[in-house]
Amino acid sequence: MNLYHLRYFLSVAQTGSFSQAAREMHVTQPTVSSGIAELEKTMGVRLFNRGGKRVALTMEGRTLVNYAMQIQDLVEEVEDHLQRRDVLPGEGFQFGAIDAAVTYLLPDILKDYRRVYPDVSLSAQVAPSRYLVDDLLMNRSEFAVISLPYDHPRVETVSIYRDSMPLVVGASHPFAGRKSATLQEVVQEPLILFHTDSISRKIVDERFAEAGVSPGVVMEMRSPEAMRKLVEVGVGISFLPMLTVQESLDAEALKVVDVEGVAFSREIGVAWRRGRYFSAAIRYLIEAIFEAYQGLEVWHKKVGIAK
Amino acid sequence: MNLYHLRYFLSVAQTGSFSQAAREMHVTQPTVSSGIAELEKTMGVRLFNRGGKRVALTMEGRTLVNYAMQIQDLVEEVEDHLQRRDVLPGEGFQFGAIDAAVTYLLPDILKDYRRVYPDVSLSAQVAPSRYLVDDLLMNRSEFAVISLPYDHPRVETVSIYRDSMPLVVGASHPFAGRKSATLQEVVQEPLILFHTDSISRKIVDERFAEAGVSPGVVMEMRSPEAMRKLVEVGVGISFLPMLTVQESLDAEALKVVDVEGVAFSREIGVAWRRGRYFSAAIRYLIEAIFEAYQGLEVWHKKVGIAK
DNA sequence: TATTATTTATAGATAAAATCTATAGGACTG
DNA sequence: CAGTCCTATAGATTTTATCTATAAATAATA
Repeated sequence: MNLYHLRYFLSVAQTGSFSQAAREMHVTQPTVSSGIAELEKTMGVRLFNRGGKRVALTMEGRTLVNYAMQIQDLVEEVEDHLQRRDVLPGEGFQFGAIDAAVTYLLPDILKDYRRVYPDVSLSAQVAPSRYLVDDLLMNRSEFAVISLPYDHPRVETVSIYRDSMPLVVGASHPFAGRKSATLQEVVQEPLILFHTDSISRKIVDERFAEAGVSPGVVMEMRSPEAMRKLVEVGVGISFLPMLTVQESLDAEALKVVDVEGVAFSREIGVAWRRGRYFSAAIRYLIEAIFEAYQGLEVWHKKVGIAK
Repeated sequence: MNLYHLRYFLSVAQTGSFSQAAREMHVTQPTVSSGIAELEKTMGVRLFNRGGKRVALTMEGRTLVNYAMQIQDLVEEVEDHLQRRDVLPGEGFQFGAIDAAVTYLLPDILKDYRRVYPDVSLSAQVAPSRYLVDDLLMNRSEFAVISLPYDHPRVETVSIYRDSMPLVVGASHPFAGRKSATLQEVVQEPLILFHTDSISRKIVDERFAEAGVSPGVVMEMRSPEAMRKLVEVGVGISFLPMLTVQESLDAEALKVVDVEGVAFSREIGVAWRRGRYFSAAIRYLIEAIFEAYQGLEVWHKKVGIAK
């Protein structure tokens, strides 16, 4: 059954004439005839009584009119809907974000977003970067805000924020009063580091490897918040993202100590599956992130500026 | 847009795979690919993000799923509906009937009919036969119960009832005590006859013409009920259908007088536009009429026995 | 890391359908 | 009874849908 045939049918029902319907639909009369004939065949009923000056709907025809109009309406509605890029109430999408991003970078942006797209329900998946990338590859998330660099042939990334990762110590730690320490001094201390599968850990490990020293790791974990607490109470010292420790620094529960000759930092960026398509509502959120921090131009270059 | 394409689309959305959907729909995978591509082109949006092991709906895709399912449901519903010959609530049809039929022949049948098809709303058009036939020719009525004979190349009729049309006189009329009267006597009396456009009148006129006499008409009208009243009060005498006067005879307000050598009667029958199609709900009513009176076999022969 | 299997896309051929032109055959109108 | 308007049908043509074969990309596996 072709949707055009339903259109012809409704037109015949309304005008009471095959010929007139044909003129209205801008096709020839035999087209309408065969369209109706085909409908009658597939439905197994007569839809019109022919013969008079005007054809007349049968009861079955009247039933079909009822349904055909509803179907027609739905088709028009969905076309309109999709053309206008409206969002169905209850419709939404999922994206991924690392803890630091969802806690410190995104709240204001998400708040604004809900004003623009109040009907879009957002689902943020919070996990370490590599799990978020899995979601991207499986098409389970539309995009993700992760730690960079992340090298994968089917994932593209654009940096939005450079976050320093200073050495932090508890307020009562011997280093607390000092301006700086050497790497050799640091590796003597009990270090609390991210798990080896994290990007931040990889960055730290690389710096240590470059310097030819190996750290005395006492604890590995995934939660920067937990690590911050442990450093505060003096279990060890750590390299933690500035975003995570800013409040503790303000409260003087932690102290930053420079490490001579070495700067630790990690970048945070937006990642997505290479070549994927972005719905308008999703693209809007991504671009809001780039606008709030940086990377809009790079993003445009990578996905094309076309809205 | 083809309805099959919507089917393919829903299957892909559900299985998350073009290939699997193709297997489910019993078509090849390129068929599904091009079907989706065509949908995406006409809608102007991407419906799936391809690439992973599974394809994933875009937001627009999810919107379309929503509508496509509704459309699908409606299509299935109407097919089911029509195949089962169900009747939509509020749906109905119109038929015609002469006064005598709707008053005396049809009430019980219509009552039964409402038990079988409670959702079908019936609209009975009551008028003289020739107007009812106009409705038939214009496809405004499905069928009509009219006076016979009615000769028209595009109308078929089957008799259901032979109604005698005796000479009736008021209880105080000179003829009232007599068993019979001659035609010569009758034409001397003031006659109240149907209008010349009625079939009953034609029958009466034919009998008079055959006998070579012409009646003394004092009044012509269309309503047998009014004529009955006029005869009762003695304005004149008349030939009236037995159906109409039975009650007055029982009440002895009227008397029947035989006319020597002549029998007046008219037939009542079902008429319909030649070659027309009858919906199940309509056919049922017509056949109930034939069963209650007569003519079922003739009807079957004329329209075919196929249910 | 290379190999194998599976996925979607594409090109070209084939089959199916929708549509058109021309015309026949009814049915209404004057 | 002719003229006009209607729907149905036959056959040609165009469009669309589908299929086969294959390429390109990706995921899983050795």
